[in-house]
Amino acid sequence: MLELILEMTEKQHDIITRFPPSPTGKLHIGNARTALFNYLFAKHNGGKIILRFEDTDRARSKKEYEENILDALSWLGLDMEFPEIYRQSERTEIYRKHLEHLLEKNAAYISNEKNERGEEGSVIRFRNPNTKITFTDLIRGEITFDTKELGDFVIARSIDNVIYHFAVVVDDFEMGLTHIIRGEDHISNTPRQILIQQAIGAPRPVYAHLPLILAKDRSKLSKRNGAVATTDYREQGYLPQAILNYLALLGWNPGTEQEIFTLSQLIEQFDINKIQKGGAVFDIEKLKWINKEHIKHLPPDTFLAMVEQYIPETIRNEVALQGKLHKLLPVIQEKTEILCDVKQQFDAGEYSYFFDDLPPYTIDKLLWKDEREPIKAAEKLSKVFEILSEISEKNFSEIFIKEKIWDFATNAGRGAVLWPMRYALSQREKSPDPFILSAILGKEGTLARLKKAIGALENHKTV
RNA sequence: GGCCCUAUCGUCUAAUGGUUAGGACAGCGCCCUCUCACGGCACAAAUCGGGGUUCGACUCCCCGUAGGGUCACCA
Repeated sequence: MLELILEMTEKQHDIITRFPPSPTGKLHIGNARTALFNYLFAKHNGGKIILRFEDTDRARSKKEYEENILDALSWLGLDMEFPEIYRQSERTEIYRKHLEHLLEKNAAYISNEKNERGEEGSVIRFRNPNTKITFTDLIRGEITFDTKELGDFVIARSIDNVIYHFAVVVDDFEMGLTHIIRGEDHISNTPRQILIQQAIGAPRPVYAHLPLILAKDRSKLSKRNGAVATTDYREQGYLPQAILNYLALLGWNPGTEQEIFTLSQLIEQFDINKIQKGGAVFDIEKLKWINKEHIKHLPPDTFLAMVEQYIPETIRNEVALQGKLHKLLPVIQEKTEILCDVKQQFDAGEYSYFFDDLPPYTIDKLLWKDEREPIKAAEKLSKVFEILSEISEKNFSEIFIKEKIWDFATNAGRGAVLWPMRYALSQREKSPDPFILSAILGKEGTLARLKKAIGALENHKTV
């Protein structure tokens, strides 16, 4: 018996939050953050979060946007309680019930008037008691409004067609919402919603109004000043966990110096009391850094799966090249900030030396800046060739090669040895170091290139 | 304009009456080094202004100022 009572009281205190997008556009990155904070708060407290499509504007709501929002949400890994997805367009009966009740109570009335196009019609207006409303915001403290200035606001176009404010209040009540976490832009909507709440006899949930995400010029983040659709970030090669990580840090921090978080760490450490009051500028540079950090921590296979689409088909599909690609992967992973970089790197031919045969050498480029004698460079490369020849295929690894070459290079002048070696292998002024290159190219490939470079140096006509 | 919210380095932020105002991103410089990247180490950089309260204010109060939000039969 006692247990039952305990369970019931506990049930009462179970936290329920919600994410209520209106399907009139793709999932805005700012809304993604609102979803995240609702999610984190609910999960941290063992509560649940409800997804509710606010599609009372029938003209502007589109199925495709609903799909985009769902798509973006599942990409982010924010699994709402999917069995509980609501659409306001499917809840007309419920709203009607409450509307009729208000009409009966004379808390609302039908008003005959012209609409904005000058047509005769009628709407349902709320009978405003003109009181002062004070509510406590979890983030901002007490906020007071005089509702007089609201007038008798419209709550429905007709008995079967309610307006946002009314639908929201009814839904939040019917769905048992305990906490309403939403953008700061809703602060001024709160008093009128509380008025409706009082009229239908609903308890008041706890409010928390999040600071807004701002563009670089501190204006509202919009299409003009950057990508706003969450799925745009996916297309640009951001990791969902990086987006989540960055979004969480925009307006919140755990009070420690940790900056890189997994979703479960965020859930664990989330504390709504540590949310900032002021708006936060969306800084793409920091997002990129966070993305890079998350990429670094990816297992190589996961990374490969993610960037596969950005790697030229010829390399991806040819079995002979796949082994090379696999060895090259860590090099790519280390320098990738966003996934699309990989495509750009391949397009720029940054790795072409690795998969294609090299064109004839330009002697000048093979020479180290302090060692301009082709014949001397040839001698050094010959020595390198000799050393590498003695390494078995099996031992042809970066570490082993470096160990074998290092002393010679140090004695003979590292630049004078390593630069020609590296250039001989890559034909690029910028590349990974020659030991990595050798390991990737394999013994045969490495020796062939060295030999070719030595030949070029020995037979040079012009320097 | 009315109402409401906000205000620490360029940006995200820490410090909830007592700190040389801390960290991160970006920037700059140096080191590592054959180049690039990685990494390491320095430097530069802030409490919007004015009044209070207090022995003492980034911190509390008031007034300015600035920015933002909102004022629909959109959500």
